[in-house]
Amino acid sequence: MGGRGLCGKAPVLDLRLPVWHPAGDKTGFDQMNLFADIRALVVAELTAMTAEGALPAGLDFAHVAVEPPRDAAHGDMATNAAMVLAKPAGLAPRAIADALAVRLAKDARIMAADVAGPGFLNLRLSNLVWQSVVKSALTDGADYGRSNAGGGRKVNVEFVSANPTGPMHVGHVRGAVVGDALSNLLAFAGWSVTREYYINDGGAQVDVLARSAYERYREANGLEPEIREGLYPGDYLVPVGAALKEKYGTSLLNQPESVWLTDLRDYASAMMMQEIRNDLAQLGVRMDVYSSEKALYGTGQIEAAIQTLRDQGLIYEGTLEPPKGKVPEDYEARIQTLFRSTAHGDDVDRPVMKSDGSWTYFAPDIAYHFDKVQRGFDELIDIFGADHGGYVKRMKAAVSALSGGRVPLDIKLVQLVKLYKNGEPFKMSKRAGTFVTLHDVVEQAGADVTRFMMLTRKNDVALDFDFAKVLEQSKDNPVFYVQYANARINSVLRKAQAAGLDVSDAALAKADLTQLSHPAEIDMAQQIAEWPREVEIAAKGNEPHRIAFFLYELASEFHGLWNRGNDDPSLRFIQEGKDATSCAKIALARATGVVISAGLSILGVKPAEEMR
RNA sequence: GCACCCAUAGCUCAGCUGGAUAGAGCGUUGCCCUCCGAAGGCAAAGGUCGCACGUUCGAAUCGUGCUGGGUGCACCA
Repeated sequence: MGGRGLCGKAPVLDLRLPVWHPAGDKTGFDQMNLFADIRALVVAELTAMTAEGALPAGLDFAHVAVEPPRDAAHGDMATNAAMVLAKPAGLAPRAIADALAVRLAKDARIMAADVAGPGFLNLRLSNLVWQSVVKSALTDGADYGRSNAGGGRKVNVEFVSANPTGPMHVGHVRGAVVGDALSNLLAFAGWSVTREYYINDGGAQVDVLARSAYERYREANGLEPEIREGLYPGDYLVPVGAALKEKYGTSLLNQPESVWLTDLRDYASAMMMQEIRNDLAQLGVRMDVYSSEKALYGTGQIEAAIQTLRDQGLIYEGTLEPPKGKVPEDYEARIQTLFRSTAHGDDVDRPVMKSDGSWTYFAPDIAYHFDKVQRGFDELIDIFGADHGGYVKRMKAAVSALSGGRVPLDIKLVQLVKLYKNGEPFKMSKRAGTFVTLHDVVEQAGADVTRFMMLTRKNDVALDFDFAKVLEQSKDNPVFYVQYANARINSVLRKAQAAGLDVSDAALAKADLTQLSHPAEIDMAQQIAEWPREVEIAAKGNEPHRIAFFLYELASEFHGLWNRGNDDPSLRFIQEGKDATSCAKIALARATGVVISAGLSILGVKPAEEMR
C-alpha cells in the first residue's frame, strides 16, 4: 500500500457523535457551524445541571453565547454562561463555571475548560476538531458555510430602482452591488430571496425624458435641438432620437406635445431601461422581477392600498405645518389628503394626494409595498441612496400599517462613493454631460474589482474609490490580496498534480489530517471554522461587507502561513517524498480556497486562478 | 428648528449586536532579503473609543443630553 498519488489511508476523523446534537436543537444545518455545536453542548450540560438540581429550574439560556475570545491566548472559545446565569440563578458565577467546566471537559472535543476572570469559561479544543473542519470544507465544497438561519423565509430585496431617464451612474453602482451581494448572502444563509427593481416610470420625470428625446428626434431630422432648462442634456439621448426618426420619419415634426408625449415617453423609457439592464449585466447584477410604477395606475391598486389605510383611520384631509427653520417663500397652507404616519413612528404625517387631486409619489410607493406584502413576503429590504434618508420613516410606517406589523422592512441607506484617480478627485463626462457612468467605472476598473471595493465599507459610511489604487497589485489592495491568495492555492494544487498527486476534493478529504498539528496550521483551520459563523452574523445583520472583511482576514492568515514556509520548510504545502504529509497540507490549502471561492461568489466576484 | 447617518492610533477603517490588556492596513522607527516559495518578511512605538451622565458583575457597543461633520426636510420624483 501507500502507492504514490493517494490521499487516503486516514484514521476516521468523524467526530460527530450524537452528543453533538441534543434533541430539539434546531435543524441539522448547523452541524457545520462549530460554534453552534459547542454552544449546543453547553446548553445541553446546563439543562442536565438543571435536571440534577445544580441550577434552579426555568432559567433562560438565550443569552448564553459561545464565541472566539478576543485574545487567542485565552483559548479557542469562551462562554459567558456562568456570568449570564449567576444573577437569575442566585449563585456565584465561579461556582457555576467550575461545575460546568468539569462537565464540559468530559467531552471528547474539549481538551481543557478553564475558569478565568469574573467567570469566563475558556475552552481549548482538541486539534482533531480543527482538523475535522478542514474535512468538512472539502466534503461540503461550495456548500460549506451554507446555513439555514433564514429558515426559508421569503425576503424581497429591492435595489437600484434608478429612474429610466438615463444610463446608470456611479451613484447607482454601490447600491446595485450591495443589493446583489446581500441577496446572494441571504440566499446562502437560508432565505428565499427575490431581487426586485422598481421602475419609476410614472412621474413627471419621464415626461421630461420624452421632451428631451423629442429634441433629439428633431436633431436627427437635421433641426437644431432646443435643450431648454430642465431637460436632460446628456448625449445618451442622441441614439434615441435616431431611433425615433427611424420609427416615425418626419411625421412628428411640428406636432404639438399632446400628439407624441405618451408614445415618446413609453418608447424612450423602454430604451433607457434596456440600457440600464445592459449596465446591470455588465456589473454582474441579476434581477428576478422588474416592477413598474406606471403599471400601478389605472388598476385600482393605489386606491386599494389607500383604502386599506383609510379603513384603519389613517387617512384624513388636513393641512401640514410649514417646515420649521427655513420656510419656502411661496409656502401656502393647503388642504391635502394625508397619511397619519405618525401613528407608526414617523415625525409628521405625509401627503398622499396633492391639492389638485393627483397622487404624490408616495402613493404609488405605498401601493407597491402593499403589493409586496400581499405577495407573501415575510421580510422586505429596500436599498436606497443616502439622499432618501428622509423617506425611511414614512415607508416603514406605511409597511407597518399595511401589514399589521407583520412584515418588517429594513431600509439600507447607501452612502456616496467619491471617485479619485491617484488621489485627485475624478471627473469624467464622456457622454453623460455631468456625471460618471457605471459603464465608465466598470470599463476602467472591471466588474470584479468594482464589486469587491464597493463592499469594503459598511453601507452607511462614505467610500473612496481610487481608480489607481484598486488596480494596484500590492498588499494595500484588498481585492488583489484576496485574489492572490486564491492564485497561490491554485498554484499549489497545480504543482501537486504535476507531481502525480490526486488533488481532487474527494481524495484530499481522505488525507490524514492529523498531520496538521503545527500551531500555524491549526490557526488556519480555525479561521476556516469561522466561516459558517461569519455568514450567519452577516446575513442576520444584512451586512454583506462583513464577507469582504472576512475574506481579507482569511487571505491574510493564508499569506502568513505561506510566508512562514520561507523560513520553515516543514510548513510548505508540498513536502518532497512525503505524500501523506503533502496531502494533508494541500487539503488545508484547498479548504482555504473553498472558503475564498464561496465568499467571492457571495460578493459576485470571480476568483482568480492565477495572477499575471 | 426637526429627522437620519457619522465620530475609534498620525491617515484609512474593522470591532462578533454587552465581555477579559480595544484590532488591522498604510505611514513612522529598527532589523532581515547572494540561494532554497520575498510583486516581501519580522518587530517596535503609537489610544481619555468626540464629551458628560446613566443602565450593570462588565460599555467603543445600550439609554439620555451635549459638541463637531454630512444628508434630507410643503402638494419633487
